[in-house]
Amino acid sequence: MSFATVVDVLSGKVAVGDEVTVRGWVRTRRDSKAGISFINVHDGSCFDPIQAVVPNTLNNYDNEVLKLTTGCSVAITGTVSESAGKGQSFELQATAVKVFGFVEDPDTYPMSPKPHSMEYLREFAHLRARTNVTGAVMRVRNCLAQALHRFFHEHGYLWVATPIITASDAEGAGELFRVSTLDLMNLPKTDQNEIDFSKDFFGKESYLTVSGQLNVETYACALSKVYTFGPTFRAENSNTSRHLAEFWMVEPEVAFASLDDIAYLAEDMLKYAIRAVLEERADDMAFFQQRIDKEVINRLEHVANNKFVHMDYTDAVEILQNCGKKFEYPVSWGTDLQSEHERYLAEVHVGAPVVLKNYPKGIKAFYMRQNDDGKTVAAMDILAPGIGEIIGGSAREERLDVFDARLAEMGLPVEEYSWYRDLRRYGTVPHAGFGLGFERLVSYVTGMTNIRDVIPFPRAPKSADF
RNA sequence: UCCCCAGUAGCUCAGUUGGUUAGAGCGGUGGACUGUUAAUCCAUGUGUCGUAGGUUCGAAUCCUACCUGGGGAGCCA
Repeated sequence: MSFATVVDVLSGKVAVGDEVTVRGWVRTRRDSKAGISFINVHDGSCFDPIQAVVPNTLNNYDNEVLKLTTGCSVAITGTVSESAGKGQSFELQATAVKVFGFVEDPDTYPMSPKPHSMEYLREFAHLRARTNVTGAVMRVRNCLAQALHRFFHEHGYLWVATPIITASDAEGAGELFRVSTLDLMNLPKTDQNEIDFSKDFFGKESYLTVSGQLNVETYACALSKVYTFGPTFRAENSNTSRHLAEFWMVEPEVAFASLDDIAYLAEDMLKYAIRAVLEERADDMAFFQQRIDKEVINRLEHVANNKFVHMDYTDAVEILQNCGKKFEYPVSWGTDLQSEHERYLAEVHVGAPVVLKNYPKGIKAFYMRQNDDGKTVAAMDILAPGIGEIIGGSAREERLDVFDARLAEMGLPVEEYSWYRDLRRYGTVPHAGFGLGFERLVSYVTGMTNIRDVIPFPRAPKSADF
């Protein structure tokens, strides 16, 4: 007797007639007066549960098998057979059922086999993993993460672990979470009656990172092709379906690369990851297509098989101004595009992800490379229909004189950027990179509309349970 | 943080000219039937009506504040 996963049996990896033991959790039980019970067991290895056919001749049939309810954990031993019923290719003719744990009171078990709202499931983040929707999301999420690592590995990129804790508040990408071991009830003070951070753990103020970019640039300017893939923290009071306080970000950074180089890199990367999901997680995607978003597979296939549309910010402004649609906010060159504008471009004008490039420098970050026109910077956003900005990137300003002038122009303290400036002082090279919001990608690929449902334990304002 | 909406049984929801004992479906439980598939049929229990105040003879229903959730906006990935 050997152990097998549900996917091993359903995919035909185990020969008909072989005896195996499958372990997992009961999804449903149906009893037949023909003297058998049907028990569907899932173990996370694939979307479908396996059906075990349990005869009433088992010695624990009456006192245990008939008491199995949704959520009970079991090991079922049986011979693999081709199914006599519809709905599955193979099933298990049970010869033994071992119960690891019953659900102590089925009436209070929050996960019934009937549909629940996503809001309700979120209140049970520890148990929603057993639902088919969360299981499917997590398998697709894993598939995407593995595919992204594989993509970079195959293209000669090194995965660099940038720090989670940073003492630099100069990253300029939003509100920071403070990291401190000081006693909040008894803060050490300086002579000026200010908090004495020299007494803190790191001897200075420190925070959770809002981006690994600045750090990973140092490794790009040495190892040429690198990327980060890790958690990122933003203390913004953002209450939307596409923001998290703790999320994962993929940030490739490429020496000697131009803006167009990384725009095509982003396109290749997204197509690679999407194809991986379509090939490897067809079972889960069929579920999303059926229950979550009727268009999701068509949309992904379209993205995987068509070139991304590239568009200059300046041209986008012109398109929006001449499209005849009335927007709540007017479009004018030099201001950031509103959500309604981005949505129009991605959803109506293009109908697919669109790469917007070369934004006015006034609305972009200090490190972005100035274009020769003196008005724009080499920045790009990739906007996905339904999600909005999924990727933001840029060529980095590698010319020290231009960089310093930009810092001065924005009133930023040059001393805060000493190590970053060193990259420009010692053997500077043109380089570029972007950040992909990983959960936004998972949302887009699965069709799940709320980002809190594509991460195991979402952290958001007023929400850090589990 | 701003605007709009919602909060009633374990779940999904119905329930306003303010008026007795607040309803349905599903789930659970008991039974019938069945190689069943989110099975079907019969029976059955369930409520601080989000919280705290207020108006009123009387509030799930009207008013105020707060909490939580949803949609949208801003910030961004």
